[in-house]
Amino acid sequence: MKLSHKLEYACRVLAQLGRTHGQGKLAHIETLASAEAIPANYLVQILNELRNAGLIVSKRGKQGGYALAREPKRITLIEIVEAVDGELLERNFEDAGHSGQRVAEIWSEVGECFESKMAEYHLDDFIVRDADAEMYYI
Amino acid sequence: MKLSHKLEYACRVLAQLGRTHGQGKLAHIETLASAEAIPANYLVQILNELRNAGLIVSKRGKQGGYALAREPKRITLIEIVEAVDGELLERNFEDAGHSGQRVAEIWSEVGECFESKMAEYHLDDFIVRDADAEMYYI
DNA sequence: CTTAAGTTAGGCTCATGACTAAAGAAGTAA
DNA sequence: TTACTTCTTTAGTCATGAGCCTAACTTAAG
Repeated sequence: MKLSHKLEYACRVLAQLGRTHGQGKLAHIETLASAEAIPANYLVQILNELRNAGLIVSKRGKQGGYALAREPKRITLIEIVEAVDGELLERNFEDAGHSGQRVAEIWSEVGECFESKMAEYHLDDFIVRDADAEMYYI
Repeated sequence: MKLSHKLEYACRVLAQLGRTHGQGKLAHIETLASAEAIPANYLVQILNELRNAGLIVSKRGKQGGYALAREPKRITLIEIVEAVDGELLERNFEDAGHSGQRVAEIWSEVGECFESKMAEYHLDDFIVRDADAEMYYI
């Protein structure tokens, strides 16, 4: 039940990408890694998963880099979680034993509540905007 | 982010204990293990943690066994989770990188929401009462 | 064609979860 | 006291995954 570093890193790097979204710029892995204090070698894998999930886009070669695939408003927290950690509250409870079914039902309710809460948050909420920068784009 | 078997087992065994609560009976490990389809050797550890958390009481020797320490109404889901899995949504996020603080804040909010939801459920909700049995005690 | 990027695959180490096993302690009854 | 029953405690195994690293490969710009 603990949140993984991977998830934390994903949130941070997406927040970072969100800051410059709309400027047509692409961010490099090294830049992102140092800005958010994430091991670059690990970040590679995370960015891969985020791309496979359709949250970010990438371009190779010189002038390559990463950018958000959509506006930060359009990316929910639950999408981020599912992109890097698979199912949210994995309710893999067996329907075994005398109370198995009932227990599974209750946890299912809890999971749904959790999911709907996550769906309320968007990447927008994570973005730290510097006081001076990019006000034109807001 | 997945729920552990240990947590599932804990819910089930507590539900089972809840069924006979108030009758002054003590349940044996073997009985509980077979009723809820839990490996007995593993259940031993779980019952230990539940006892250390003050959710159940135990008695050794002949006529020994386990029972709830309180009424099922008085045991919240969050207590169960904390007893076997430590902190609920472990928010061990570092305040590192450009967006670290903001990300940690948001997840803190999510965690609090989750906790309050858990506090709404009680062991009562988990108990499966057979149609014929123990109606006098309800 | 050279260089700067991203892409992919693999491997390593450590921590944890799930479970098994067994010796030890405490209560009960003969 | 002795034996038996039941919980108690601790140790150990095995598989899995997180986190991180290395290296070879592919694409694109100039």
